[in-house]
This record gives sequence, structure tokens and C-alpha cells, in this order.
Amino acid sequence: MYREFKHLNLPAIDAEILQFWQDEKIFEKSVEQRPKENSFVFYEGPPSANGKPGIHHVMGRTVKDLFCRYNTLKGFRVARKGGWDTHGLPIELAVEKELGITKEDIGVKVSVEEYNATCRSTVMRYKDLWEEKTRLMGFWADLDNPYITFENSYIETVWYILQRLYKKQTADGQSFLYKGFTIQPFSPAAGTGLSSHELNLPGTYKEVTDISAVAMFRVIRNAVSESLFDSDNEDVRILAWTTTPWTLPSNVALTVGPKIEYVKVKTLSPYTGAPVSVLLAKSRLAGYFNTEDENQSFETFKVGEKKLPYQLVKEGIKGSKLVGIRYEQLMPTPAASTPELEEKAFRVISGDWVTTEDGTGVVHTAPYFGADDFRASKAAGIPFIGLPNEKNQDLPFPLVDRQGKFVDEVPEFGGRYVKTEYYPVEIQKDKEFKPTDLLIALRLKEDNKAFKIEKYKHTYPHCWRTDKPVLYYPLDSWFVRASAARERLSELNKTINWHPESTGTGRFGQWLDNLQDWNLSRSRYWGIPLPIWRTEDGEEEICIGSVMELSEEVEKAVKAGLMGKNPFNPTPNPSPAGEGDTHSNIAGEGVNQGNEDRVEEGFRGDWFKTTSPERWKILKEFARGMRKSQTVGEAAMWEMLRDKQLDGVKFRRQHAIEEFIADFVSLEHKLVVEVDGTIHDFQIEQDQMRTELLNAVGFEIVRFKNEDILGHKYKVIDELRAILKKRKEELAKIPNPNPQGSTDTKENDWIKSPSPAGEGLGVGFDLHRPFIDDIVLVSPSGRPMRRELDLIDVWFDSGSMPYAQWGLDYEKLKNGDDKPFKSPFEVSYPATFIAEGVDQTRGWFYTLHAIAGMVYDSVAFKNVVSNGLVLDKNGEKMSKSKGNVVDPFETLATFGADATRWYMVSNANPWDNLKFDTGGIIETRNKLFGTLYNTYNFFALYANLDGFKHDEFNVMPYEKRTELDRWIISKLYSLVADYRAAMDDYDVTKASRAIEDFVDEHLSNWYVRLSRRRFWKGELNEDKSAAYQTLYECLMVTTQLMASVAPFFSDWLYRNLTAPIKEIAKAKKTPLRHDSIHLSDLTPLQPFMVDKALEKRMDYAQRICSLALSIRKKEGLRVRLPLQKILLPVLDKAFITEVDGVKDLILSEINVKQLEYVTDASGLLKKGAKANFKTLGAKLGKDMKEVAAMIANFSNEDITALEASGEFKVSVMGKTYAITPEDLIITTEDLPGWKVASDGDLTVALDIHMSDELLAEGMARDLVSIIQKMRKDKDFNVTDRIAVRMERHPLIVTAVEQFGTYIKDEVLANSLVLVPQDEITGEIVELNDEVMLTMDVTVD
RNA sequence: AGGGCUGUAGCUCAGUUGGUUAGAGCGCUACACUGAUAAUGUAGAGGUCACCAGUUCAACUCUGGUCAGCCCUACCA
Repeated sequence: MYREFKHLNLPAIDAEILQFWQDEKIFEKSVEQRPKENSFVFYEGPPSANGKPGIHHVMGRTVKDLFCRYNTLKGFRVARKGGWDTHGLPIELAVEKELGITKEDIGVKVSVEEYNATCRSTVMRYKDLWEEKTRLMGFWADLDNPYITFENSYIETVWYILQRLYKKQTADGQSFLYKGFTIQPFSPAAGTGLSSHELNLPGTYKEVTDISAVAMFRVIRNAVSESLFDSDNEDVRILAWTTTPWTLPSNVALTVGPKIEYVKVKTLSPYTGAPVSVLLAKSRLAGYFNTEDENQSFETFKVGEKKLPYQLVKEGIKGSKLVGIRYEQLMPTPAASTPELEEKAFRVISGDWVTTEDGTGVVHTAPYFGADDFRASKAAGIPFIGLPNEKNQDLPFPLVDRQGKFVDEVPEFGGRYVKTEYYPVEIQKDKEFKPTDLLIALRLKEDNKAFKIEKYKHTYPHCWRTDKPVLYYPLDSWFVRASAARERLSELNKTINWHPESTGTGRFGQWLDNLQDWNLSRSRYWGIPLPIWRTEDGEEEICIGSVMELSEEVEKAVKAGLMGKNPFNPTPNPSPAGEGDTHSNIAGEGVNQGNEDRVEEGFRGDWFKTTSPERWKILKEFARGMRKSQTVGEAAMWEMLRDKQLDGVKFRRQHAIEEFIADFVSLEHKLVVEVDGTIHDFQIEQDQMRTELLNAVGFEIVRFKNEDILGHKYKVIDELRAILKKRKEELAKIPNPNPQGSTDTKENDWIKSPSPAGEGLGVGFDLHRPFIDDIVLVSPSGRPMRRELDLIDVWFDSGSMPYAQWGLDYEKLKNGDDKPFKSPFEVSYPATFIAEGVDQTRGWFYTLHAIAGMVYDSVAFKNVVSNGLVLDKNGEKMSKSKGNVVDPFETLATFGADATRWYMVSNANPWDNLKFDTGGIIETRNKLFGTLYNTYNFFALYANLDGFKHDEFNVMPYEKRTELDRWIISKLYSLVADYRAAMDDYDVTKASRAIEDFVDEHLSNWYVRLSRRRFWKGELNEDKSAAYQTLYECLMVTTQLMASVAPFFSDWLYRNLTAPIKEIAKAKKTPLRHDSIHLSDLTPLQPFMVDKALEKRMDYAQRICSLALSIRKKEGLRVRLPLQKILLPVLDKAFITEVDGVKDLILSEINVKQLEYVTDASGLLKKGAKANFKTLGAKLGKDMKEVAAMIANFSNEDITALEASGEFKVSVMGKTYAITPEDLIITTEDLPGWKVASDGDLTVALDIHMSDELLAEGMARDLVSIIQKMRKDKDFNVTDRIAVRMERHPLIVTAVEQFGTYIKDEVLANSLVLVPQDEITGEIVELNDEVMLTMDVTVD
């Protein structure tokens, strides 16, 4: 039996199928049953579980899931390893908000350890919700073994990638990973760079009034500039405007817009009256000159007057013509002068970004203090101005230091702050005080270098913390030299199949073409540390590529005495020199046996115990609270001790030891430093006891009072130094008190943070800060190297995912494998397909591409679908503040996953923004799922009645089936072809719409409607069996095609359809043996099943029926009333054969007795002709219109003549054209005397004359209809036989007499009796609006 | 500011290499059908294809510009 259902309940289906998938491990099977070597590689872009999943994630993941499922059906093995993105600013910000701290407080109020531990616990906060959503929406991914970006194995693989970049060199020997600088927002007041996020905080941009200056740069006369000079002694200057006069000493270039038109104006210097010729953009003239003053006398001008006479002497100078002109440096700093600068700088260069909205159309360019300036100068090969830098000849120190002061070498202004706000308030208020910008402006005036000095109001960014202006300033960063790979990346991109294409060529392609170096550095805490260790002077450095390598380097450092112990024990790869082993294997062994001076750092071994883990936890909580309420003295002390400031000794703050919390403690020196606030005066006894107990476990205690610290800082430090030295010596003498203990280092060792389970090296050691910062390596020359404190951009994390998701394989690494990643990397690279939001274009898409391109000269993905945003139904972005966010759980629970998924991909292309409207889901549910469900139920109902069971071994050959059957089969396989083509092209919208169309238009509304009779009429004969088989096949194939987008419903339907034959199918291993549709093989293309001619025929039938029905409608002739004849004008010979094939269908559908064709010969047709513009256009050109009008006026005879002769000549304006039948579209306009309707080239005419017989038959049908209705109202079973008695009404007598048998047959009546009116009881029914009659229907 | 996407019926969307009646579904109005019935059919109303200019015999379609919405990037002398 096939299962039958009362109502469609998609959420219930979801639940049933989810359970089934879980019980039977369908996902796992669907992957594993496919051969490994036939892999379709998918990469999951890792989401962050830090935020709750939204409805847009359902969108993104639907796209991902459906192509994976589709390719699974196609026979590919599609592994989908899940992943989690765990680093990054959003997480840090969330943690900071939670802890109530700012970035500045990290390491002060909260230790880096704690901070990172909180990050670690926060990132997975909503993991459960994510997993639940993933499950409920039917996104198949392996979430049991996800890659997690904070795990050591992930981190070390990223290191490996970084190391490859570090080792890779450009043609001219530059490393792909280098330290450089960029111009970044910088707050001298806070002494820190600001992230763009910080710059976007509200209130950052403030309106301020600055001194602006238009400076005059004197042009040097030479071959390039010659054309600008009119006379020998002419003083030609270029005008450039700035709102930051303090950057003028750093000017190295003037930037002009290449397309902007410039003019030369003869005038006088407003402040000195000296004659001068100035260059500026033509459109900016009005900003500096008044037309009234044009050509006024120069003689009468006096300095200080407003009316400045001028003369326009040269126009039409394109900016590009000015490029290369040299000028005199405006404000030289002799100490900064170099031959290179003199040779290459102080030139006019070109920049597209120059505008003429403000200023003079010439931009003063000081590369150290503006990002655009920096780029433009670099591109033009202009050196930067500044003081000599021994370490890097190419990059001198800027003329402004990090405090925001001019360096001393700057004449006249050295030592001055560049912005007024940086001065203490008292100084700013001083009457004599003048802003530096003003002083500079005055100097320019005096030197005849200023054209206009004025106050200027504009918005300027301010540091949100100090409220003081921000400077753009060069800051150190590590970069990936992506610009060196620009062309190659661009080339590789052209091989990628983008959806939509425009993203690949447009947004992404253009971005690649203008690729800048990738700034990797982030001065943060929670992220992957940069694996570069450097000596203090930066001369020696090492880039680490694995934990194994790090371990080896640590071994060297241990031997050199820079590290106490290697935390990466056991070393799988012992250092070649055997002696290293003695003090690296077993904890505690040998470390402190002599050799006292080498111990400077952490990892002194495990011989000290602090307190029990349980107790420690409680104390830690307590200590955290204490940190927040520290005393002034404690704060001051911490300022001195933190970050190993005191001789590199690591101090911990508020650390728990045994039962106590020590204010400060150096564990390696076993020294506790207590700072006594006022409360200690009242608890002398407790303090005493505490001291004794701590002494007992080997700690020494020093106490300071608040006032000691506040008053005599340096004395305190000196004292501490002395004590530390003493402690060191003492400790060296004490043998290890607990050599056997602490083997259980995982539990006890505070060094180790809760590191996730991993494998291999360094388990238990967290590669994050601060722990990694404790590792000191030794340089080849024997000097200590410390880690560069930067973290890397989290985008690098996710871009490394193709490699890091598997981790490093040390065997391969040792063998020098080029791609030393664990299996199954070799069959998992590059990705065949990825999908992500379009906002990832410059995010994940880029980082994947860039890393793969630079590291392996390969693409990382071959096909990519970028999906758009999910907006609310009004097209507005969803946001919590607007309250228009859609809860994905609610949506899934209400409508089910399938309808939601289907709606999302079919309503609009995934890459277009989706206006999410639940109304659309309802529509999808009703139209597609409802229809299909009805169709299935219809099938199940009758199949069960007839005892039909699909038999794979006894299928009727297609050629034996009816026209209608063969038609729907043809349509079905046309759909298969269209669907596969669209899906192979990653166009799921097209594919899903094709299915909708098939199900609704063809299967339900045509095939099932016309076949209904076959299912419920008569015994299970051949024809009926064919109908079942055909419908079964349609349902089966359709549901499989739907399986990718609607995995639940399709599996449910598949299981219902196959349940009755599952046993046999399994036994005989037929295609239907699979338990789940997701394990089946996609229906192959069946070109032989597709019969386009048949489809065309049926299309005729559908259109003819539609036209005939519309005539009936117009004439008020109900369909039950049979008509005698339909006439079809014949336009070409094939038409007759084509329509003949579907003649019976048409006749029964529109209830007409016969069909006749009318040809020209009949003389009945009235034809019309229209120009076929497509063919005529080329022929006629301009005469098109006239000829078209002529053709429209063709008479019947003209057309007939043309058709007969095959040619017709028309002449227009003296030209003669030959028109062939192909140039005309001939239609039948009318059949005089008939009721006619037409659609395009198709016309039908109906004979609407009635006869008694037709009327009787119509009446019989009306009776059938009314009896059927009564059967239904009375809830009879479909198979019940009945007895019918009805009133002998005069209008029905003929019908009953002539068509009695027919009626009985139709309504399954054993008897049909006409009874006089007064003898009948029963219901009074209304027959076709005319007749009221009494009727009695009972089960017989 | 730069780059990208989108703009077609009240709503959601199709619209092939330019070709003369610009389509579908929903919604609305009217009617019909009824052994799929919380379905279905037919008909109707509803469009300056965002706007302007150009190319062309012919533009929703191609080109340029404008406007609006959104996304990404950048923040300016």
C-alpha cells in the first residue's frame, strides 16, 4: 500500500525525515558510498558562532547545500568539513563589552591569559544554536570534526603558509612577507594607532576650524616647463592648498589631475605685491579671483587691498602636460636633504583622485601624512622626506615624531607640536601662544610663498579616547607583497567561473587589478600570532613554519641558556646533538642544576606548585575581583612590573598561591611583592601569618607601603632589583624539591591554558598570546630573538583554510613535500565549488584566491556563487534596531525547511538581494509542494484501490503508451535536460523554476487533469496500468530533481513511492533499492525519450483547448453541453498531421463531437498579413515602415497570390523589393458565420448550433455531475455502488432515456429510476440553473 | 569619492543575438468547473519597461549621462 495523507504538513515531514537521516546515517552514507577519487570538492567558509544565526545564513547555506547534494546525486564524493571562525575583532569587542573593559585594560585590569580564555569560551557561545539551525534546515555538513581556527594544528598550518610567503621571493629578491609601514590613523595623544573601526565610532568626526594655506611653489625653468614661461624673469608658481600647513615641510610632490584643465594667471602676490604668474585649475579661478578685477591695472594695487588684479594669460593646459615639472622645495629641512631627494622629489605628478571641488586643483603631497599621498608618491617613484634612518635607507624617519612634535632638525619649528590640541591647556591659553600652523603660514607670507591664508571649517577625525585630533602617520606593519602577484592573480581569476559573472570581472577583477599589499598586522590579542622572532635591532630574524620547527629552535635556545625548558615535549625530532636531550625530556630534570645566569624567562620547569586546581579556581575568581579594585599603590607598582619591565622578570598580579592571593609574584624567583594599603594597618596579625606560611612553601615576601611607591618609585625598583638578584642566587642552590611531581602538567601548570584537544606536538601548549610571547629563540649569532608582537589579520586565517583544515603532516614536511598537509588534502584541492555572501568578495574569496595564487600558483576554487543579502519584505536591511529581523527557527518551524529553501532560491537569483516575505513561502508551499502532494495522494488513492504496485521489471514500453503518456514523459526528460544544464551552470533559480513549471503547468494541470478518467474508470487494464506507470515515473524523477533544494519532502515522497517495493528492489538491486533519495543516482539524460514534435503537438492541443473554452465562455456555453464541431484553419501542411495526433484529447477536453480542418480552397478564410520585421528589416532598411503599412493592407487575394507565386513585388520611392512568404506572418482573422478566437497564428472556430440530441447529452452530463456531487456530499466511498431515483421532470426525460446507461456507468449506479413527482422523497437539487428536481441517491 | 548590483503591472519576478500585442504567479473583479476540492479553469482591469540623450529602418534590450535603492572599499588636499 502507498501511504495516504489527510493534509500536507511540511514541518512534520521535516521531523520524520530528520529522524530517519539520523538513525540511518544517511549523510555519512551519501558521502562514503561514492568513490574517493571522484571527488567534488567543497569548502565551507567558516561562520563565527559568536553571533546568533540569522535567516540570511539559511540562504547562504541553502546554496551551499544544494549544489553539494546535486553533485552527490551525480555520483561525486562530496565531503563537507564544517568549520568555525574563532578569531577577530567582533569577538574581541564582544568580550570587552562583557568584561566591561577596553583594549587598553587588557594586561592591566584583565590579564591577557584571562582575556584570551574568555574569548575562547565566547566564540562558541551560540554553537548549539548554529548546529541546531544547520540540522533543521537540512544543511549537511560534518560538524563533528570541524576545523577550528584557534586550534594549534590550524595555527601551525597557517604559520607554514606564512613561512612559505616569507621564503618566496619576487624576481628582484624581495620577500613576500615583509615589514613595512602604511599610513594609518594615529593618535599621538594616546600614542597608538587607531583601527578603521575606531575611526567609525560616533563622534569621531568633529567640525573644527583650521588654518588653511594656499602655498606658491616656484617652478624651475627647464625643458619641461619652458612652455609655461613668457618672459625671462617671470616668476611662475603652482598654487596648492592645504588644511594642514604643518605637513608643508614634508612636501615632496604636487599632484595634478591628468584630465583637469589648468590655466596660468598673471597677478601680484597678495602679501608682498611682487609680480607672479600662478598655475591653478581653470574651474577654481573663481575661488581666488574676482572677474571684476580681471585686466585691472597692476600699478594701483597695494598690499592689503582686497581687489587683486589679474590677467588670464594661458588656458587649456591639461594636467598631464604639467607632469614632470620641477619646483623649488617650499620649506627645506637641511638635515633631511639627500642627493636622492634633490634629484627625484619636488616634481609634479599625476593622480586620478584629484578633484576641483576645493582648493586649486593641485594637491600638496606629503607621503608620510596621507594615504593617498603615500600611494601617489610611491607610484611616481618619489622618495619620502625625513631624517636618515640607518636601518632602512629607503624609509627615513618622518619630520614629525610619535608625540606629534616636529623633530628638532626642522628649522624654526623643531620641538613644536603640530596640532594645538597636543599642547597642555595652560600653554594653549597663553596670550602669546600661536598655533604651529599659523606660524608656518606667517613664515610663508613673509617669504613670499603664500597666496592665501584663511581659516577653514571642516570635519576632521578625532581620537575617541583622548578627543584630540588624529594624524595620519606611518606605522609599522607586516605585509604580504600581494602587489607583486597582481598580474598572476588576475590571470588565475579569469579561469574561475563566477556567479554572477559580473562579480568576478567587476568587483573582484578590478580589485585585483589595483591590488595593494596586504597589511597583515593587528595589534591585538586574540588571533594567530605572527611567527616571526627577531633580535632587538631587527638584523636577525626567523620565520617559524611549524610547531616542530619551533620546538627545534627552542631546543637551541635552551642550550644557549635563553630558555629554561622546552614546552613542546616530547620532541619527536630530537636535536641532532645528543646532549640536548638530557634537559629536555623529563620535566624538572636538570634545568636548575647550576648554570644560574641563563634563566631569564618562563618555563622554569614544573617544580613549583601553586595550589590545588579546585581551590585555585575559586581563588582566581576572587583575584579577578581584586584586580578591578586595586589600590593606587598597586596600580603604580603594576605599571613598573608589567610586561617584564623589571629586568625581564615576569610578574603576575593577584595570583593565587596556596590559600592566599599575592599582590604580585614572580613564580620563577619565588618572590612575592605585597603592596600594603591602609587596611593592612589593622590586620598586622594576618599579614604576619601569611608571610610565615608563604615562607614555608619557599616564597620570599617583600612589602612596600603605598607611600613608598608613590613617593620613591625608583628607590623601590632598585630595591626590588637587588632582591631579585639575591633570590636568583639562593634558588640556584636549592635542589628541586619535587623532582618526581607535577608530571600531570596539564592539570597543574598555569602556563598552559585550556588548550583544546589536539594531536602531536605541543599538546597542552597554547600557541596564542601571551604564552607564545614567552618563547625566546636564539639567533645564529647567539643573540636572543623575541616574537614580533603582532597578530595576523583574521582573514588570513580563513584564507588558509584549504590547507589548515587538515593540518600539517610531519612526515611529509620532513620529506620536503611541497604540500605537507594531512590527507585527504591531495584530493581536496582546489575546491570545485564554494558559495558565500557577496560581501565576502574582498574577504574570504580574496584571501582564498590570494593565498592559493601566491603560495601555490593555483586557484583555490573553480566555481563560486556569491549570494546577495536577505532584506525584509520592504527591501530594507534587517537589523535589530529596526526590529525587522526574521527568526530562522520560527520560519523553519512554521513553513518547514523545504518551502523556505525553495522560496529562497526560486524567487530571485541567489546573487540578487532577496526581499524576504513569508507570503512567498506560502505561495511556494501551495503551488509546488501542495500540488505535488495532491498529485501523489491522487496516485496513492487509486493505486491502492486498484492494487497497483510499481514493478520495475514489468514496465510497459513507451511506444505502447498513449500520446498523452508519451508527451508527459517527453516533457519530463526535457525537464531533466534543462534542469541538469542549469544546475551544471550553477543556476539554481532557473532549475527550480523549470521544476515548478513542470509540476504545475504540465503534470498537474494537463496530464493529471486529462488522465483522471483513466484512473478511476474501470478495471486495472493495460491503459490504466500505463497511466499509473507514467505518473509514477513523473513523480519519481521529479522528486529526485527536487532533492537538492527540497531534501526533506523529496526524500519523504521517494520513500512513500518506494515503500511497497523496497524489499524486492533491494533483493534484486534495482535503482530503487536505496533507502534514501540522497543515496540514489541522478536520472541520466534520456534524449530518446524527448519528442519535441510531440511536445509541439500537445502545445497546439493546449492552445486550441484554451481558445475553444474561451469561446464557450464568451457565448455562455457550459462545457458539459456538447457542441457539434470545431473548425481549424490550416496554415501549413504539417499542421493537420500534428493536430490529428492530439485530436481526441482536444475533443474530449472541450466536449465537441468532431474536428474539421479548413483550407484556403474552402474560400471561407479571411486572411491577414503582417510584416516579419526580422527578415524584412535587413532587406528594406529605411523603407521598412512604408512596406509594413502596405503589407498590413494586403487583401485575401494579394496573400493568396503571393503564396501561390512565392514572390510579390512592392515598390517604394522608386525602389522595388521582392517579398517572399517568409517575410510575412499570415494569420486567419475570421471565419464569417462562425464564433472565432485566435492566439498568434492559431485560430479556432466553433459551431455553436444546438440539436435536441446535443441538449439531451448535455443534460445527461449535468445529471452525472449532480449525482457525483451528492455522492460526495453523502460521503460515499469512491467504490460504493448506488441506486438513483429521480423525479420524472419533463426536461430530463429524453436525456435519461437516451443516456441512461451512460449515466449509470459514470456514477456507478446499479439502477436509475424515474419516479413521478408526488411519489418521490429526497433532496431538491438545482440543475444547471434552470431545473429544480427531487432526487434520491442511496448506497445499493 | 571610487567600484559593483538593482530599477519592467499594486506585490514577487521572467523577458533569448535589438524585430512591432512586453509576459508569469500572487492580489483584485467577474464567471465557470467539480470523484485532486482549504484545489482548479476562463476572462477582465492593471505598464511612459526609473529618467534624459544617442546609435538604428526598429531600443525593455546597445552606448553615454542623470536619479533612486542597496553592497563593498576609501575617507580626502
